[in-house]
Amino acid sequence: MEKAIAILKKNNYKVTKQRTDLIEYLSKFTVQYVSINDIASYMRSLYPGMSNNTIYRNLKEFSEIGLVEYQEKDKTLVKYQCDFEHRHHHHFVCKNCGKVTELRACPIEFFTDQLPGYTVEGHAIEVYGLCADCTKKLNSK
Amino acid sequence: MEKAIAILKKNNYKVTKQRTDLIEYLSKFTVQYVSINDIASYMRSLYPGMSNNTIYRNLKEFSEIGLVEYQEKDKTLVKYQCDFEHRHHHHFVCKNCGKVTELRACPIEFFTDQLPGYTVEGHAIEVYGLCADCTKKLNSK
DNA sequence: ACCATAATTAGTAATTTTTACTAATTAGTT
DNA sequence: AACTAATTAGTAAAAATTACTAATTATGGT
Repeated sequence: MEKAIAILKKNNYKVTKQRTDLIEYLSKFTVQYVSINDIASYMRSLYPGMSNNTIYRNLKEFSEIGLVEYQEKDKTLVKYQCDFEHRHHHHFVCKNCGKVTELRACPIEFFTDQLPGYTVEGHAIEVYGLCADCTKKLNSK
Repeated sequence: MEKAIAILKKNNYKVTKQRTDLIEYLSKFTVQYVSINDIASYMRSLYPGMSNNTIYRNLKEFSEIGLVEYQEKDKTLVKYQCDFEHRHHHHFVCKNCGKVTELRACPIEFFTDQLPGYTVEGHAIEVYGLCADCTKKLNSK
């Protein structure tokens, strides 16, 4: 939490009550995505008149400074960034329970080798299916 | 084109005028994405009262049978499937000119090795940046 | 501690994107 | 040619996102 605040400051964002509470709520979701809708509901339970503007803008800004990330396949879902050090990695998302498993390392060189002269600015990788628990459960039926 | 029609039939979809014209239009976009909006405009120039229903449903069905694919990062963009044989591959998308470059092969084993017991059902990979042409152009300025 | 000010937010609305539903039409089959 | 199930048009609503302005607030300097 203090770390997140520090990141806000480092990026010249003001530390408002709204942002603090938003971060606190988001920090529960390191292993699973929340919908922007749920976020809005929760935030409006604290700040009844909170505008979409505020919610969308903050999520967007948070994602830019690495506090938050959007799910690749469904941009209405968001999760807290597991590690602020920006160690680059990707995710496996379980379609059944929604659990997120971090994947180690990243095979981007696999692709950049095929792109001579190109400027590779970024990439999106997401693997999905059933986690080990759900695989076991669903197979034993 | 005949190939696409064959795929429609194989999947028990009826071959309607609307679908034929939609496929014909989409087939221009093998190397670049079109927005669903542009598709709708074009289709409505042929069928003035064509409903969203028809457009969205057909695109969704086409993507299910592999005629079409959505852009990972922006689901309002769509392109014609380059190869119907379903040879699995991924894309590089140029942010400047929109050109799509096919990437050979796929490093999914890189990840599945890290996921023992998991059921990996699919994955999304997209690399973006500037293509060689745009890199050259923008650097020479 | 106060002030100035630039950033942030609330409040309101509009726009964009997507989905829903039903009656009418149509492609494919017998 | 008739039957039937799929498809479409037409209409509407829901969901998601963006826009704009005035009011409020956090922060840095005095």
